[in-house]
Amino acid sequence: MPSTYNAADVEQRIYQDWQSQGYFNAKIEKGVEPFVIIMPPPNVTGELHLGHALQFSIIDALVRWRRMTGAPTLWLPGTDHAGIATQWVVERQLAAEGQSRHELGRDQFLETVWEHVRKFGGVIHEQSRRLGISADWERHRFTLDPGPAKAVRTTFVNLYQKGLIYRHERIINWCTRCATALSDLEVDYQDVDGKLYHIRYPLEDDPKSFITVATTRPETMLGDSGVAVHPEDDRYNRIIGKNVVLPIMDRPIPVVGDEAIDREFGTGALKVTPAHDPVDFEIGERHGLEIVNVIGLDGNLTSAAGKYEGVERNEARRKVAEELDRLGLLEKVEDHRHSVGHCQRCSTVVEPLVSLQWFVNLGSPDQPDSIAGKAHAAIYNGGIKVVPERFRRVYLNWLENIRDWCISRQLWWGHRIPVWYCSSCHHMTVAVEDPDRCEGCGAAGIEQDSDVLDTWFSSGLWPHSTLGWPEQTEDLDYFYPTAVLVTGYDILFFWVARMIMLGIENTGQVPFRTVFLHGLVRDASGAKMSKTRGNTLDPLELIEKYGTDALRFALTTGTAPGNDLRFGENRVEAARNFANKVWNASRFVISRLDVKSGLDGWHDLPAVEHREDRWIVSLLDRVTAEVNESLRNFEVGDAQQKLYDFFWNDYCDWYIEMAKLRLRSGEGPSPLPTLVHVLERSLRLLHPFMPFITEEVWQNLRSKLPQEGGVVESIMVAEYPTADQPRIDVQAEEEIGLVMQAIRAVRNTRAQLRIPAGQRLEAQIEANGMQGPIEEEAEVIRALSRLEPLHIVADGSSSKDLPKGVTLVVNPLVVHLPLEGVVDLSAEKDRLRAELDDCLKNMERVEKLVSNPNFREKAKPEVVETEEARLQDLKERRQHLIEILEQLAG
RNA sequence: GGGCGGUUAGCUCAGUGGUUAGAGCGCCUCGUUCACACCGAGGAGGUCGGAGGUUCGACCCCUCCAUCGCCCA
Repeated sequence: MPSTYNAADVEQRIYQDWQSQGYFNAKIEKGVEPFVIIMPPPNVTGELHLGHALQFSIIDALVRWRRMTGAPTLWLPGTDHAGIATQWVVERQLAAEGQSRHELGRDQFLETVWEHVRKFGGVIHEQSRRLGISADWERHRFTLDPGPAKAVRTTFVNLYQKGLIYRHERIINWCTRCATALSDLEVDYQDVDGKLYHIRYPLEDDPKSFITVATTRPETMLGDSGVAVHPEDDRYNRIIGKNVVLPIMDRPIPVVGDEAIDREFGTGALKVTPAHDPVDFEIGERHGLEIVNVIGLDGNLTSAAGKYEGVERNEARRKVAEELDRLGLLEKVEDHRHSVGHCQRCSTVVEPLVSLQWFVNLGSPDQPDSIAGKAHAAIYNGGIKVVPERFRRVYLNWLENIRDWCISRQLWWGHRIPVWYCSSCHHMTVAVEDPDRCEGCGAAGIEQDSDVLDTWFSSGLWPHSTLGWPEQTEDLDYFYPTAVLVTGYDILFFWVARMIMLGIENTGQVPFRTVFLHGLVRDASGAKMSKTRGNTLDPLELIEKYGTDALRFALTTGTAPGNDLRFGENRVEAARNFANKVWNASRFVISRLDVKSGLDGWHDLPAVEHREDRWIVSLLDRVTAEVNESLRNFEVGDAQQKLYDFFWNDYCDWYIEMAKLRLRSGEGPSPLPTLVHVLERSLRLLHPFMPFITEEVWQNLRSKLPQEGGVVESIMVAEYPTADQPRIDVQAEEEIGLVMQAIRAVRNTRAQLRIPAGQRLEAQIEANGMQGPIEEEAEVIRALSRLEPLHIVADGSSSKDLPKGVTLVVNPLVVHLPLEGVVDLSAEKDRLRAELDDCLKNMERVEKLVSNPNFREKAKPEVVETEEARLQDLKERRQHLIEILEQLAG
């Protein structure tokens, strides 16, 4: 084994081996509860970024862990056709060639997209494999595969037949650049600096008087069909019911009273443009106002805008304001910062406009039988658990304000809406299979709706459509509902909520038992990573440089669930160093195994005798129990942190160092079985987080060991360690803890006094009741703190005549280092007095606590016990310090 | 405007009622004896955003305030 772990040498080979052994493929074991995770499908034209890497690392850790516990485990991977994103990529390419999709025509364009997808569609999962993820590639699904496509149509038809899908003219968010409707969620609101225009509308029966309205969008006034004021607003309520004359258009429009009007905002009078503002649309509906579409789908004004027909909407704003000014009707213009909707995809300002779209009636949470009602109840009643819990309320709150879902998109790439319009009888044929004639009149002249469905409509079916629904497949029967959904909190509404709604709708069951929401990966300064910002890190480059295990460990260690992660390369470096530590500790242990004898019992360690062995096994079982507990709670980062600490600080820094002495001397029971036992278990514990290095080392290690504990050919399918009956040895922990403290104290003194590492010091330890353990561990103390000769005495009675020097209190031990001449004795006295002061201060505090009757009565007994023990320790300590000071004085 | 989250060591973050609050990175000192310099040993560094309150006991629970961020309107 080389002295440095080289990830590139092993990863690809091991991954291929796993895959060819079929370890990733889930097998149905009737009667055994499976563990199932459906992969959030990345975009088909996407490339792997750190967000995927984080998510896949978390999922793979959970999946590998459960697989090792013996559960039939399925991680089903998939890919999303990603309507707008994919279409846009191809359109941009066409644009570069001077073409547009309209020139190509629908069929030709779709063929171009498919070509693109065939060429680049597999890239992201080639990249995903580099992460070492154990997904069941044979079950991979694409949203446009025949199965999922059929699920989409079936769902649409069912909902339509139930009357829950309808087509209606409504105000929606329109992106003029993408030329499609957007759902409420696809709009980003950003504050922008704008103007507030105050415009005078003359009264019809008194043209010299007017009412002044305030608006940020003067161009929409061309489509006004009313003015609204608050019914209790004394300034205006006398003119409610009268008409004003709309300037420029010279059209009379009514003044209405509506309680939704904010009297404080602007002038308190609102011009109402039902066609181009969602609030106005609702006001218009309440008062029966006309809908005048003045802005078209292309962003230019329509013929309804009179002489402004054909003018671009921003241009129109300037021109209308100018004209109003000329007419003396523009009272004033003030600066105004306000929130404006932008297309999430392309940042174009969204145009609210009225158009004919398809919607799903979700109902409301108050209606227990509605889609929203059931989705609400699933979380509210705990049928689905949310981790971390705070997102539960976010979800419920969102559902409580839900509106019907606009599902039609004016795109070509996606699931085309399965509705056919008849040119003769105008009947709509809604069917799963393409019809060839009208269902109503039988005419052949039918044409399919040109729109496609919102991508989230198909991904909302993902947990069941990937398993075969609407067919009652074996997979669906066995693996559904799935166990956990792991995804980013940013798509809680987009995706998670939709899966819950449609999952329950289609199957009558929740799609998953638990939702685990992780945070977002940010750059080192906390900014969102994005290509346009240029602050991204490429996971593949990081893998090349540091190895997959290091990247995975870096992404998921020491972060709490649901929290964002600031990520810099130094994190990966630290993780790489840990991998190297694992490598080298293993290298050391393996290098001692050449004899291959004396290893019997390494797997279960039926009889651990030596104190050091009992100590490390005790800590191993503690960490094993904690790691299992953390994983059960989805605290992946926490589990890793604990393993890191145990392996590096306990096993490497102390146990291996202690074991070296016995290995060298050959005295006492051999530490080899324990050394091997702890290493082998640690590898298994670490495997879900660092799959490659643990496999590589484990194979190497197992080949040098007698066969014990069953024969498995990969760590992937070995049993995950548990500690149901932990071999806790409190006494060994205390005794070794004391030895470690003593060693640290001596090392500290040596460093302070600048005593060269090579120089041995004479020392005497007063055992004060710990004589047995100290004598048995004398070699360790001697070697690790470089003491020679080391005298061990029972108590302080023989210490009176020792040469003066440094005395360390490691209660109950007292360590004398006769360093007269090396150490400044008055400084030593100062040090001891300071220590005594500190001790007295502490004693005072603890004494007060322990003597407080309230404390004794109300605190848990074990806490009282701990405090009393502490007090006892402090008292002994004080006693030692006083004696030492007396001796120094004398 | 409503809701959620953060505020802990120089930096990035763990820590959901019980010692004198921890880690990684960074910093300082020392060290290449045969697992590892991607290392070892030692060290410095925090009145846990502020103010009240609950409690025998608060970084942790409650209230208010400040500040930063996110989501929704």
